[in-house]
Amino acid sequence: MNKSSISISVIKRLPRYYRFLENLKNNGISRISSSELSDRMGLTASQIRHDFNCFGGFGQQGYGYNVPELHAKIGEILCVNKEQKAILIGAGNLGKAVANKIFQRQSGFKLIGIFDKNEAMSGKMIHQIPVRHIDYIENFCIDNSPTCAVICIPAGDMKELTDLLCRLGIKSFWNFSNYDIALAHPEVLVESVHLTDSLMALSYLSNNEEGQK
Amino acid sequence: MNKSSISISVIKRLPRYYRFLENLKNNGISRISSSELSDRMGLTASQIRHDFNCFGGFGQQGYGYNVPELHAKIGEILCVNKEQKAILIGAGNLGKAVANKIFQRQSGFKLIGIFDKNEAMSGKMIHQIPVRHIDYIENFCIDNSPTCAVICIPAGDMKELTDLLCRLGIKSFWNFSNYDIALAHPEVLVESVHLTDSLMALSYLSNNEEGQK
DNA sequence: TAGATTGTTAATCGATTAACAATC
DNA sequence: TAGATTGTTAATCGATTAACAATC
Repeated sequence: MNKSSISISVIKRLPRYYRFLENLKNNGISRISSSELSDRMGLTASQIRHDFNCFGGFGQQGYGYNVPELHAKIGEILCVNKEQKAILIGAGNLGKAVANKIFQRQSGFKLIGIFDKNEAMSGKMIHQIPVRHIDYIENFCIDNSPTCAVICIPAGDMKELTDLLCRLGIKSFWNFSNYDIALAHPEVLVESVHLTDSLMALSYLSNNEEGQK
Repeated sequence: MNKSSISISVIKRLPRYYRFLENLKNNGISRISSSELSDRMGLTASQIRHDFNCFGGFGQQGYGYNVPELHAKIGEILCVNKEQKAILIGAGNLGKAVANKIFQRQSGFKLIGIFDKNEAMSGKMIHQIPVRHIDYIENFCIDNSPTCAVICIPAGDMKELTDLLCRLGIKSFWNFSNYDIALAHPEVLVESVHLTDSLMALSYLSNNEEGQK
Protein backbone atom coordinates (compact mmCIF):
# COMPACT_ATOMS: atom_id res chain seq x y z
CA MET A 1 0.00 0.00 0.00
CA ASN A 2 1.49 3.31 -1.10
CA LYS A 3 1.47 5.62 1.91
CA SER A 4 1.42 8.70 -0.29
CA SER A 5 -2.09 7.78 -1.45
CA ILE A 6 -3.52 8.26 2.03
CA SER A 7 -5.26 11.58 2.26
CA ILE A 8 -4.93 13.92 5.19
CA SER A 9 -8.65 13.66 5.93
CA VAL A 10 -8.33 9.92 6.50
CA ILE A 11 -5.31 10.45 8.76
CA LYS A 12 -7.15 13.01 10.85
CA ARG A 13 -9.91 10.49 11.47
CA LEU A 14 -7.56 7.74 12.67
CA PRO A 15 -7.16 8.93 16.29
CA ARG A 16 -10.93 9.10 16.64
CA TYR A 17 -11.29 5.52 15.40
CA TYR A 18 -8.58 4.57 17.84
CA ARG A 19 -10.46 6.17 20.75
CA PHE A 20 -13.77 4.58 19.87
CA LEU A 21 -12.22 1.15 19.44
CA GLU A 22 -10.41 1.51 22.75
CA ASN A 23 -13.71 2.28 24.38
CA LEU A 24 -15.40 -0.73 22.79
CA LYS A 25 -12.49 -2.91 23.83
CA ASN A 26 -12.69 -1.64 27.42
CA ASN A 27 -16.37 -2.49 27.42
CA GLY A 28 -15.59 -6.05 26.42
CA ILE A 29 -16.96 -5.77 22.88
CA SER A 30 -14.80 -7.97 20.71
CA ARG A 31 -16.48 -7.72 17.33
CA ILE A 32 -18.10 -4.89 15.38
CA SER A 33 -19.42 -4.34 11.88
CA SER A 34 -18.82 -1.18 9.92
CA SER A 35 -22.51 -0.36 10.10
CA GLU A 36 -22.68 -0.65 13.86
CA LEU A 37 -19.54 1.42 14.23
CA SER A 38 -21.02 3.97 11.85
CA ASP A 39 -24.04 4.33 14.14
CA ARG A 40 -21.82 4.85 17.16
CA MET A 41 -19.47 7.32 15.49
CA GLY A 42 -21.86 9.24 13.28
CA LEU A 43 -20.03 8.36 10.06
CA THR A 44 -21.18 6.29 7.08
CA ALA A 45 -20.33 2.60 7.04
CA SER A 46 -18.95 3.17 3.59
CA GLN A 47 -16.47 5.72 4.81
CA ILE A 48 -15.34 3.49 7.64
CA ARG A 49 -14.64 0.56 5.35
CA HIS A 50 -13.00 2.87 2.84
CA ASP A 51 -10.79 4.41 5.54
CA PHE A 52 -9.69 1.09 7.02
CA ASN A 53 -8.92 -0.26 3.59
CA CYS A 54 -6.39 2.47 2.99
CA PHE A 55 -4.19 0.48 5.36
CA GLY A 56 -5.11 -3.06 4.35
CA GLY A 57 -7.89 -5.56 4.89
CA PHE A 58 -8.56 -5.59 8.62
CA GLY A 59 -11.99 -7.17 8.47
CA GLN A 60 -13.58 -10.43 7.54
CA GLN A 61 -16.54 -10.73 5.19
CA GLY A 62 -19.71 -11.86 6.91
CA TYR A 63 -18.20 -11.18 10.32
CA GLY A 64 -16.96 -7.62 10.64
CA TYR A 65 -13.92 -6.39 12.51
CA ASN A 66 -12.20 -7.84 15.54
CA VAL A 67 -12.13 -4.93 17.99
CA PRO A 68 -8.90 -5.54 19.95
CA GLU A 69 -7.07 -6.47 16.77
CA LEU A 70 -8.26 -3.42 14.87
CA HIS A 71 -7.47 -1.20 17.85
CA ALA A 72 -3.94 -2.55 17.96
CA LYS A 73 -3.50 -2.16 14.20
CA ILE A 74 -4.55 1.48 14.25
CA GLY A 75 -2.30 2.11 17.24
CA GLU A 76 0.56 0.68 15.22
CA ILE A 77 -0.31 2.83 12.21
CA LEU A 78 -0.34 5.90 14.46
CA CYS A 79 2.94 4.76 16.04
CA VAL A 80 1.55 5.49 19.50
CA ASN A 81 4.02 3.04 21.04
CA LYS A 82 7.03 4.96 19.79
CA GLU A 83 8.67 7.45 22.09
CA GLN A 84 9.91 10.31 20.01
CA LYS A 85 11.81 12.69 22.23
CA ALA A 86 9.91 15.91 22.71
CA ILE A 87 10.59 19.15 24.56
CA LEU A 88 8.03 21.59 25.88
CA ILE A 89 8.57 25.32 25.65
CA GLY A 90 6.35 27.26 28.04
CA ALA A 91 5.42 25.92 31.46
CA GLY A 92 2.35 28.05 32.12
CA ASN A 93 -1.15 26.68 32.52
CA LEU A 94 -1.34 25.64 28.90
CA GLY A 95 2.09 24.03 28.97
CA LYS A 96 1.22 22.06 32.09
CA ALA A 97 -2.11 20.93 30.63
CA VAL A 98 -0.41 19.83 27.45
CA ALA A 99 2.30 18.01 29.41
CA ASN A 100 -0.48 16.10 31.19
CA LYS A 101 -1.94 15.11 27.83
CA ILE A 102 1.39 13.79 26.63
CA PHE A 103 1.85 11.71 29.79
CA GLN A 104 -1.77 10.60 30.07
CA ARG A 105 -1.45 7.89 27.47
CA GLN A 106 0.81 6.57 24.78
CA SER A 107 0.74 9.13 22.03
CA GLY A 108 3.97 8.48 20.18
CA PHE A 109 6.01 11.00 22.15
CA LYS A 110 8.00 11.20 25.34
CA LEU A 111 8.57 14.50 27.06
CA ILE A 112 12.23 14.80 28.07
CA GLY A 113 12.66 18.52 28.76
CA ILE A 114 10.64 21.56 29.80
CA PHE A 115 11.72 25.16 29.31
CA ASP A 116 10.40 28.52 30.42
CA LYS A 117 11.79 32.03 30.28
CA ASN A 118 10.43 32.80 33.75
CA GLU A 119 13.34 32.38 36.19
CA ALA A 120 10.91 31.67 39.02
CA MET A 121 9.85 28.45 37.31
CA SER A 122 13.39 27.09 37.06
CA GLY A 123 13.86 23.94 39.07
CA LYS A 124 10.16 23.25 39.58
CA MET A 125 9.22 19.68 38.68
CA ILE A 126 6.48 18.77 36.24
CA HIS A 127 5.93 15.05 35.83
CA GLN A 128 9.38 14.48 37.31
CA ILE A 129 10.98 16.75 34.74
CA PRO A 130 12.71 19.89 36.01
CA VAL A 131 11.75 23.15 34.36
CA ARG A 132 14.88 24.74 32.90
CA HIS A 133 15.46 28.31 31.89
CA ILE A 134 15.01 28.76 28.17
CA ASP A 135 18.65 29.79 27.78
CA TYR A 136 19.62 26.14 28.37
CA ILE A 137 17.64 24.92 25.41
CA GLU A 138 20.54 24.92 22.98
CA ASN A 139 22.84 22.83 25.14
CA PHE A 140 20.01 20.52 26.10
CA CYS A 141 19.17 19.83 22.46
CA ILE A 142 22.80 19.23 21.56
CA ASP A 143 23.08 16.74 24.44
CA ASN A 144 19.70 14.99 24.09
CA SER A 145 18.63 15.33 20.46
CA PRO A 146 14.87 15.79 20.79
CA THR A 147 13.00 15.65 17.48
CA CYS A 148 9.74 17.34 18.47
CA ALA A 149 9.04 20.69 20.11
CA VAL A 150 5.77 21.61 21.78
CA ILE A 151 5.24 25.37 21.67
CA CYS A 152 3.11 26.69 24.52
CA ILE A 153 4.16 30.32 24.67
CA PRO A 154 2.42 33.36 23.22
CA ALA A 155 3.84 34.76 19.99
CA GLY A 156 6.79 36.86 21.23
CA ASP A 157 10.10 36.05 19.62
CA MET A 158 8.79 33.01 17.84
CA LYS A 159 10.89 33.47 14.71
CA GLU A 160 14.14 33.46 16.63
CA LEU A 161 13.05 30.49 18.75
CA THR A 162 11.80 28.32 15.89
CA ASP A 163 14.81 29.14 13.73
CA LEU A 164 17.02 27.97 16.61
CA LEU A 165 14.98 24.81 17.19
CA CYS A 166 15.08 23.89 13.52
CA ARG A 167 18.86 24.43 13.49
CA LEU A 168 19.08 22.16 16.54
CA GLY A 169 17.40 19.29 14.71
CA ILE A 170 13.74 19.62 15.63
CA LYS A 171 11.72 17.91 12.90
CA SER A 172 8.17 18.40 14.10
CA PHE A 173 6.25 20.99 16.08
CA TRP A 174 3.06 20.74 18.10
CA ASN A 175 2.23 24.41 17.95
CA PHE A 176 -0.18 26.23 20.26
CA SER A 177 0.99 29.70 19.32
CA ASN A 178 -0.34 31.82 16.49
CA TYR A 179 3.04 32.06 14.84
CA ASP A 180 2.97 30.32 11.47
CA ILE A 181 5.90 27.93 11.78
CA ALA A 182 4.94 26.04 8.63
CA LEU A 183 5.27 29.16 6.47
CA ALA A 184 8.67 30.04 7.91
CA HIS A 185 9.96 26.44 7.92
CA PRO A 186 8.41 24.37 5.15
CA GLU A 187 11.01 21.67 5.81
CA VAL A 188 9.48 20.65 9.15
CA LEU A 189 6.14 19.15 10.09
CA VAL A 190 3.74 21.38 12.02
CA GLU A 191 0.53 20.41 13.75
CA SER A 192 -1.11 23.54 15.09
CA VAL A 193 -3.86 23.92 17.66
CA HIS A 194 -5.40 27.35 17.30
CA LEU A 195 -7.62 27.69 20.34
CA THR A 196 -8.88 31.17 19.53
CA ASP A 197 -9.71 30.17 15.96
CA SER A 198 -11.76 27.30 17.30
CA LEU A 199 -13.67 29.58 19.66
CA MET A 200 -14.32 32.16 16.96
CA ALA A 201 -15.67 29.49 14.64
CA LEU A 202 -18.06 28.53 17.44
CA SER A 203 -19.02 32.19 17.76
CA TYR A 204 -19.85 32.39 14.06
CA LEU A 205 -21.80 29.16 14.07
CA SER A 206 -23.82 29.92 17.17
CA ASN A 207 -24.82 33.26 15.68
CA ASN A 208 -25.75 31.75 12.32
CA GLU A 209 -27.31 28.47 13.28
CA GLU A 210 -30.37 28.63 11.07
CA GLY A 211 -28.11 28.46 8.04
CA GLN A 212 -26.13 25.50 9.31
CA LYS A 213 -28.80 23.08 10.42
CA MET B 1 -26.48 36.42 0.73
CA ASN B 2 -27.84 33.07 1.81
CA LYS B 3 -25.89 32.01 4.89
CA SER B 4 -26.73 28.36 4.33
CA SER B 5 -24.56 28.37 1.20
CA ILE B 6 -21.40 29.02 3.21
CA SER B 7 -19.45 25.84 3.68
CA ILE B 8 -17.85 24.82 6.91
CA SER B 9 -14.39 24.89 5.31
CA VAL B 10 -14.78 28.59 4.53
CA ILE B 11 -15.99 29.30 8.06
CA LYS B 12 -13.01 27.51 9.58
CA ARG B 13 -10.68 29.75 7.58
CA LEU B 14 -12.29 33.00 8.74
CA PRO B 15 -10.50 33.29 12.11
CA ARG B 16 -7.17 32.85 10.36
CA TYR B 17 -7.97 35.61 7.91
CA TYR B 18 -8.99 37.72 10.87
CA ARG B 19 -5.66 37.12 12.61
CA PHE B 20 -3.58 37.86 9.53
CA LEU B 21 -5.51 41.04 8.78
CA GLU B 22 -5.12 42.15 12.38
CA ASN B 23 -1.42 41.65 12.07
CA LEU B 24 -1.23 43.63 8.84
CA LYS B 25 -3.32 46.37 10.40
CA ASN B 26 -1.05 46.53 13.44
CA ASN B 27 1.90 46.86 11.10
CA GLY B 28 0.32 49.88 9.45
CA ILE B 29 -0.47 48.13 6.16
CA SER B 30 -3.72 49.61 4.91
CA ARG B 31 -4.14 47.90 1.55
CA ILE B 32 -3.55 44.38 0.25
CA SER B 33 -4.30 42.41 -2.87
CA SER B 34 -5.52 38.83 -2.84
CA SER B 35 -2.27 37.71 -4.41
CA GLU B 36 -0.09 39.38 -1.79
CA LEU B 37 -2.26 37.96 0.97
CA SER B 38 -2.02 34.55 -0.66
CA ASP B 39 1.77 34.74 -0.46
CA ARG B 40 1.65 35.64 3.21
CA MET B 41 -0.92 33.01 4.16
CA GLY B 42 0.06 30.14 1.91
CA LEU B 43 -3.31 29.96 0.16
CA THR B 44 -4.23 30.61 -3.46
CA ALA B 45 -5.40 34.10 -4.40
CA SER B 46 -8.37 32.46 -6.02
CA GLN B 47 -9.46 30.86 -2.79
CA ILE B 48 -9.10 34.10 -0.87
CA ARG B 49 -11.28 36.02 -3.33
CA HIS B 50 -13.75 33.16 -3.41
CA ASP B 51 -13.92 33.00 0.38
CA PHE B 52 -14.40 36.74 0.84
CA ASN B 53 -17.08 36.79 -1.79
CA CYS B 54 -19.19 34.35 0.16
CA PHE B 55 -19.93 37.32 2.39
CA GLY B 56 -20.13 40.09 -0.18
CA GLY B 57 -17.80 42.27 -2.25
CA PHE B 58 -15.24 43.64 0.17
CA GLY B 59 -12.64 44.62 -2.41
CA GLN B 60 -12.22 47.08 -5.21
CA GLN B 61 -11.10 46.12 -8.68
CA GLY B 62 -7.67 47.43 -9.56
CA TYR B 63 -6.96 48.25 -5.93
CA GLY B 64 -7.39 45.24 -3.68
CA TYR B 65 -8.76 45.18 -0.15
CA ASN B 66 -8.69 47.85 2.53
CA VAL B 67 -7.07 46.09 5.48
CA PRO B 68 -8.73 47.78 8.49
CA GLU B 69 -12.10 47.66 6.77
CA LEU B 70 -11.81 43.99 5.84
CA HIS B 71 -10.56 43.15 9.32
CA ALA B 72 -13.59 44.87 10.85
CA LYS B 73 -15.97 43.17 8.41
CA ILE B 74 -14.65 39.70 9.24
CA GLY B 75 -14.79 40.50 12.94
CA GLU B 76 -18.44 41.39 12.46
CA ILE B 77 -19.13 38.19 10.55
CA LEU B 78 -17.50 36.20 13.35
CA CYS B 79 -19.49 38.22 15.90
CA VAL B 80 -16.35 38.68 17.99
CA ASN B 81 -17.85 41.79 19.59
CA LYS B 82 -20.80 39.93 21.02
CA GLU B 83 -20.60 38.70 24.57
CA GLN B 84 -22.44 35.41 24.76
CA LYS B 85 -22.52 34.30 28.36
CA ALA B 86 -20.31 31.27 28.91
CA ILE B 87 -19.48 29.07 31.87
CA LEU B 88 -16.35 27.03 32.36
CA ILE B 89 -16.48 23.57 33.88
CA GLY B 90 -13.12 22.41 35.17
CA ALA B 91 -10.61 24.83 36.70
CA GLY B 92 -7.46 22.75 36.33
CA ASN B 93 -4.50 23.75 34.19
CA LEU B 94 -6.46 23.32 30.99
CA GLY B 95 -9.46 25.24 32.31
CA LYS B 96 -7.24 28.10 33.44
CA ALA B 97 -5.42 28.21 30.11
CA VAL B 98 -8.71 28.23 28.25
CA ALA B 99 -10.10 30.97 30.51
CA ASN B 100 -7.04 33.04 29.61
CA LYS B 101 -7.78 32.53 25.93
CA ILE B 102 -11.36 33.70 26.34
CA PHE B 103 -10.24 36.83 28.18
CA GLN B 104 -7.22 37.54 26.01
CA ARG B 105 -9.22 39.09 23.21
CA GLN B 106 -12.73 39.57 21.94
CA SER B 107 -13.86 36.18 20.81
CA GLY B 108 -17.66 36.47 20.96
CA PHE B 109 -17.95 35.12 24.50
CA LYS B 110 -17.82 36.38 28.04
CA LEU B 111 -17.00 34.06 30.90
CA ILE B 112 -19.43 34.59 33.76
CA GLY B 113 -18.98 31.47 35.90
CA ILE B 114 -16.37 28.83 36.71
CA PHE B 115 -17.09 25.45 38.29
CA ASP B 116 -14.99 22.64 39.66
CA LYS B 117 -15.79 19.51 41.62
CA ASN B 118 -12.67 19.95 43.74
CA GLU B 119 -13.80 21.58 47.03
CA ALA B 120 -10.32 23.02 47.54
CA MET B 121 -10.77 25.21 44.48
CA SER B 122 -13.99 26.78 45.71
CA GLY B 123 -13.67 30.50 46.29
CA LYS B 124 -10.40 30.90 44.39
CA MET B 125 -10.53 33.71 41.86
CA ILE B 126 -9.72 33.31 38.19
CA HIS B 127 -9.91 36.52 36.21
CA GLN B 128 -12.03 38.00 38.99
CA ILE B 129 -14.50 35.15 38.79
CA PRO B 130 -14.87 32.94 41.86
CA VAL B 131 -14.59 29.20 41.32
CA ARG B 132 -17.80 27.56 42.53
CA HIS B 133 -18.42 23.96 43.43
CA ILE B 134 -20.03 22.10 40.57
CA ASP B 135 -23.14 21.44 42.69
CA TYR B 136 -24.04 25.11 42.29
CA ILE B 137 -24.16 24.90 38.52
CA GLU B 138 -27.90 24.33 38.29
CA ASN B 139 -28.88 27.33 40.38
CA PHE B 140 -26.28 29.48 38.69
CA CYS B 141 -27.64 28.66 35.24
CA ILE B 142 -31.22 29.30 36.34
CA ASP B 143 -30.16 32.69 37.71
CA ASN B 144 -27.77 33.76 34.96
CA SER B 145 -28.83 31.98 31.75
CA PRO B 146 -25.48 31.25 30.15
CA THR B 147 -25.76 29.92 26.58
CA CYS B 148 -22.32 28.36 26.17
CA ALA B 149 -20.44 25.80 28.26
CA VAL B 150 -16.71 25.20 28.07
CA ILE B 151 -15.90 21.64 29.09
CA CYS B 152 -12.41 21.24 30.54
CA ILE B 153 -12.77 18.08 32.60
CA PRO B 154 -11.76 14.55 31.68
CA ALA B 155 -14.53 12.20 30.57
CA GLY B 156 -16.05 11.04 33.87
CA ASP B 157 -19.79 11.57 34.20
CA MET B 158 -20.03 13.57 31.02
CA LYS B 159 -23.42 12.22 30.00
CA GLU B 160 -25.07 13.33 33.21
CA LEU B 161 -23.36 16.73 33.10
CA THR B 162 -24.13 17.52 29.47
CA ASP B 163 -27.72 16.31 29.80
CA LEU B 164 -28.10 18.72 32.72
CA LEU B 165 -26.48 21.61 30.87
CA CYS B 166 -28.69 21.08 27.83
CA ARG B 167 -31.75 21.03 30.07
CA LEU B 168 -30.55 24.28 31.64
CA GLY B 169 -30.49 26.04 28.29
CA ILE B 170 -26.91 25.66 27.08
CA LYS B 171 -26.95 25.98 23.30
CA SER B 172 -23.30 25.57 22.43
CA PHE B 173 -20.30 23.70 23.82
CA TRP B 174 -16.60 24.30 23.50
CA ASN B 175 -15.55 20.78 24.30
CA PHE B 176 -12.07 19.68 25.39
CA SER B 177 -13.15 16.26 26.62
CA ASN B 178 -13.35 13.11 24.56
CA TYR B 179 -17.02 12.65 25.28
CA ASP B 180 -19.01 12.99 22.07
CA ILE B 181 -21.54 15.66 23.01
CA ALA B 182 -22.70 16.12 19.42
CA LEU B 183 -23.78 12.47 19.15
CA ALA B 184 -25.71 12.59 22.43
CA HIS B 185 -27.20 16.06 21.80
CA PRO B 186 -27.68 16.74 18.09
CA GLU B 187 -29.79 19.78 19.00
CA VAL B 188 -26.81 21.79 20.29
CA LEU B 189 -23.71 23.13 18.61
CA VAL B 190 -20.41 21.52 19.56
CA GLU B 191 -16.91 22.68 18.73
CA SER B 192 -14.44 20.12 20.01
CA VAL B 193 -10.72 20.41 20.56
CA HIS B 194 -9.24 16.93 20.73
CA LEU B 195 -5.69 17.49 21.91
CA THR B 196 -4.69 13.85 21.92
CA ASP B 197 -6.07 13.34 18.42
CA SER B 198 -3.98 16.23 17.22
CA LEU B 199 -0.83 14.79 18.81
CA MET B 200 -1.48 11.33 17.39
CA ALA B 201 -1.95 12.77 13.92
CA LEU B 202 1.46 14.41 14.35
CA SER B 203 2.85 11.05 15.42
CA TYR B 204 1.53 9.40 12.28
CA LEU B 205 2.77 12.14 10.00
CA SER B 206 6.23 12.35 11.52
CA ASN B 207 6.63 8.60 11.10
CA ASN B 208 5.40 8.63 7.51
CA GLU B 209 6.84 11.82 6.15
CA GLU B 210 8.17 10.48 2.88
CA GLY B 211 4.62 9.84 1.76
CA GLN B 212 3.35 13.26 2.72
CA LYS B 213 5.92 15.57 1.21
C1' DT C 1 -25.48 -23.69 2.08
C1' DA C 2 -27.53 -19.07 3.16
C1' DG C 3 -26.82 -14.83 5.37
C1' DA C 4 -23.92 -11.29 6.51
C1' DT C 5 -20.56 -8.12 5.76
C1' DT C 6 -16.32 -6.80 3.77
C1' DG C 7 -13.31 -4.91 -0.05
C1' DT C 8 -13.38 -2.26 -3.97
C1' DT C 9 -14.93 0.16 -7.93
C1' DA C 10 -17.86 3.61 -9.92
C1' DA C 11 -20.94 7.59 -9.17
C1' DT C 12 -21.78 11.60 -6.82
C1' DC C 13 -20.95 15.48 -4.40
C1' DG C 14 -18.46 19.42 -2.86
C1' DA C 15 -14.35 22.19 -2.53
C1' DT C 16 -10.53 24.28 -4.85
C1' DT C 17 -8.47 26.37 -8.72
C1' DA C 18 -8.28 28.60 -13.21
C1' DA C 19 -9.79 31.91 -16.24
C1' DC C 20 -11.51 36.06 -17.70
C1' DA C 21 -14.96 39.71 -18.10
C1' DA C 22 -16.11 43.61 -15.28
C1' DT C 23 -14.51 47.70 -13.40
C1' DC C 24 -11.95 50.65 -10.41
C1' DT D 1 -6.89 55.82 -20.79
C1' DA D 2 -4.08 51.72 -19.37
C1' DG D 3 -2.96 48.73 -15.74
C1' DA D 4 -4.31 46.23 -11.96
C1' DT D 5 -7.16 43.45 -9.49
C1' DT D 6 -11.60 41.99 -8.15
C1' DG D 7 -15.96 39.19 -8.64
C1' DT D 8 -17.77 35.29 -10.63
C1' DT D 9 -18.40 31.40 -13.54
C1' DA D 10 -16.67 27.15 -15.35
C1' DA D 11 -13.25 23.41 -15.00
C1' DT D 12 -10.78 20.49 -12.19
C1' DC D 13 -9.68 17.93 -8.49
C1' DG D 14 -10.44 15.19 -4.48
C1' DA D 15 -13.31 13.24 -0.93
C1' DT D 16 -17.51 10.87 0.23
C1' DT D 17 -21.09 7.76 -0.75
C1' DA D 18 -23.45 4.05 -3.18
C1' DA D 19 -23.46 -0.30 -5.06
C1' DC D 20 -22.35 -4.84 -5.53
C1' DA D 21 -19.29 -8.77 -6.38
C1' DA D 22 -16.31 -11.44 -3.45
C1' DT D 23 -16.10 -14.32 0.37
C1' DC D 24 -16.23 -15.67 5.12
